[in-house]
Amino acid sequence: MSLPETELAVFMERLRESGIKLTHQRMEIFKEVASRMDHPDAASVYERVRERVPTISLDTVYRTLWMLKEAGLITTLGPAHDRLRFDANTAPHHHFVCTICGKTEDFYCDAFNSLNVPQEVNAIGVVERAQVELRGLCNACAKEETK
Amino acid sequence: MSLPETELAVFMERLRESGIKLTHQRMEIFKEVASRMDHPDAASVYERVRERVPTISLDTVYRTLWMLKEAGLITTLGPAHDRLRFDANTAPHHHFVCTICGKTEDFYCDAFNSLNVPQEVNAIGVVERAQVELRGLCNACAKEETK
DNA sequence: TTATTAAACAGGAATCATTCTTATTTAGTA
DNA sequence: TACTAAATAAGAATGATTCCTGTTTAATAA
Ligand SMILES: [Mn+2]
Ligand SMILES: [Mn+2]
Ligand SMILES: [Zn+2]
Ligand SMILES: [Zn+2]
Repeated sequence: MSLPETELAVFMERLRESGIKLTHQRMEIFKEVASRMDHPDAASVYERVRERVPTISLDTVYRTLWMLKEAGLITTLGPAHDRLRFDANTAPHHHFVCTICGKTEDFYCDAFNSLNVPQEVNAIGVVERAQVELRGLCNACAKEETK
Repeated sequence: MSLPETELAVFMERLRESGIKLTHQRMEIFKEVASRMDHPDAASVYERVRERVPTISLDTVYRTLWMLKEAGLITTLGPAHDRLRFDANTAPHHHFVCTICGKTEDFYCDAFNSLNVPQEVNAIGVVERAQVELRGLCNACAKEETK
């Protein structure tokens, strides 16, 4: 609900140092997404912000959310970006996901196959499967980067 | 590339025991997705299968992939469901994802924050972040289930 | 083998999330 | 207060996925 003063200050400072304009819309969108712990989608952020800024457009919400991600102030869930992807590997395994190109590679690790989940999680639901997702730069994208 | 005889047998048996018809299309789609380790999207499966079954439709590919998921023969990547979702929680944390309703909840676990990734992964790329993703049934959906 | 029929299919239309285009507005600066 | 590049709103476009409908087919039994 309430947003710590410091978070807002960090947001404003981050924009200033990047030469990005601090608009009314951006302020409201950041306050909305930063105050929610339920991993909202863009439409949900849009609906809520609209109560305070009735003329805001969905496009502005998307643009702002991507900008916030670029600035490292928020992240996206999942292998990010575009389409549904399928996996026929039924053996226990884990994934490395490239944050640039989205390439997703399997890897195997016995230690990761037998993680024991904290008590805390029982209050949420029943775990059926545990997977580790590593995010980073794949070698191909790292090579691109150095130019 | 090549698909072990047993995988195909399991596939055929799984369909039979569920009373699902074993069609030419389903056979080819399963063989395609099961032979690939690159987590293809539906369009990619479609393109490849089309070389062997020129009249196949994209709709059939989608229907079949969902059916295979239902049968437990494949999985989907990410928190599944449809839309992009955003997360403004910048503290190190992990996720529980409900496989029914898609609800995604944060949880915290020091042990998970300091996983050490296997050597193997260095051959793929540079890891920037590691997150554990637990999949299962949330309490609300579990209650629905029992009826 | 042939007939029967519910299930599955192909093709095209529809939907829906996301992105693009463009004319208008505004934050930052002087 | 005036200037200007950046940001916005609105609506059109795109693209992935799903739905609709008439046709085909796998499975079963005569
Ligand atoms: Mn995999
Ligand atoms: Mn989270
Ligand atoms: Zn990459
Ligand atoms: Zn649920």
